[in-house]
Amino acid sequence: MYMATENPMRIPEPTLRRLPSYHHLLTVLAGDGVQSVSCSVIGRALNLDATQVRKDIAITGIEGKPKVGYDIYDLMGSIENFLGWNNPKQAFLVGVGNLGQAILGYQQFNRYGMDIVAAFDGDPGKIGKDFYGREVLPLDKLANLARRMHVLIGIIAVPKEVAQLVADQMVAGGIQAIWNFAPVGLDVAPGVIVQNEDLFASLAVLSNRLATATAQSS
Amino acid sequence: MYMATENPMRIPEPTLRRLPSYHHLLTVLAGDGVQSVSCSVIGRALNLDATQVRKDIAITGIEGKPKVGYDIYDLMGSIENFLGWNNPKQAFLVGVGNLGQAILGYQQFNRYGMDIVAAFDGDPGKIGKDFYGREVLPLDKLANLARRMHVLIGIIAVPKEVAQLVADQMVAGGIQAIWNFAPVGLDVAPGVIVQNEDLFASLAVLSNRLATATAQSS
DNA sequence: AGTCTTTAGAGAATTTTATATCGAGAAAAC
DNA sequence: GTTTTCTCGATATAAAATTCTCTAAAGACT
Repeated sequence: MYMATENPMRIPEPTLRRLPSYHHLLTVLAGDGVQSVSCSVIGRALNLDATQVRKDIAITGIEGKPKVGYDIYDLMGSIENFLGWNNPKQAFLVGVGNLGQAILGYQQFNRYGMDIVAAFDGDPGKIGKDFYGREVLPLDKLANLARRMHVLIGIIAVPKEVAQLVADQMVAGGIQAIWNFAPVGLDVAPGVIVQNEDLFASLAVLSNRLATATAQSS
Repeated sequence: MYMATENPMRIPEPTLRRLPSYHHLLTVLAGDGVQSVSCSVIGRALNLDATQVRKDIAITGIEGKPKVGYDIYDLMGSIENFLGWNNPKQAFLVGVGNLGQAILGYQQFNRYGMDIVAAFDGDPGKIGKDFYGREVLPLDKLANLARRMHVLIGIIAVPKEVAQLVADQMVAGGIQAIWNFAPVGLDVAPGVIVQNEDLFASLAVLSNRLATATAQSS
């Protein structure tokens, strides 16, 4: 088996997206007192092919036992370890409007690999206020702070009009990955990773699935 | 050419996710006074292969002219038409916390195929209040109203503890597609479409991209 | 007019991702 | 103790998505 931690092999994105859902299912099962779990069980619960589940799990480097499956805690640990949930990366969030607050309060992201260590906003009225334990700082302090604290992840939750401005600040501060919730494309220096959380894209998929489903039933 | 509107052909999901970004780019270009646009230009702007852009666009049914490309307004219209942005589907939103409010105010979804016609919440303190022009209704009216109004889309923006409950109400009301922002899997009747907006999955992808990028540069 | 460059469009080739098959091992049933 | 059943893990096949290649058409340039 190929140990995931010691090589730079490319992980299929679909696999990366599925792993958290496995983990989530496992926490539920573990809460029910389940001790071990098989790929077939996971597949059935999540409507996935068992072979696919097995391949995804194999990537995390764990070995299972025939007839039994995987020890549920070992498997959870393996996924956590593989996804880097053990040592969260620091992140800055910009924009504490509704969306920003939702992200801050969404769940303990720090248990899922990311620690939002500071929040920023351009609105003077919000500076100094406290949201979910983070004091809001003025945007113009972002670049300096990011550089001093070696923060690598920036989350953009501002209106699209100012998103590029915020992105520029982030890049100036040495941030290497931007999680962009604003519905605009960002122009950043080469090497900086931008991941767009595009609701319109999701909506397009949903609409299409609904349309084809209703078309078939009529 | 295969006219998209008159057949139930399966559209690749990646294509569906890319089309909105093309449209967005086109609005920007149109604002700059651009008259026609080629796949190469789009590809360069969005970091995509030109051939891929061309194939995506071809699915919407438009024809371009060699050397020129596509008329920018025709192309926008073609995408809008293909994605059904011309006749939005009605939707109910449940949960007007931070996330729900963010969705309500996110942008005019009704220009992108979905019209959020009502908002619901289980919290009596929120009932009757107005958010972005929608009065909040009590959750127990959802099923009846959905059935009466033939609403087919439900948006879940509640804490994960109550998400299943809300989903049940939606299914009871005849809703056929659920856009789930709660970080839980939902158990619904067969035939009901569930689209999970899984932030942890996105985060896993982002983390991995960052990790492999930093690993390579070190 | 003739040449050159750019581009759409169609199809082939490649890559990626998903599914199916098979053998071996481990527990449970008999 | 033997058989049955279930599951992992590896390999093979299939499907999906992306990229490449080629041709013809449209404009630009000489």
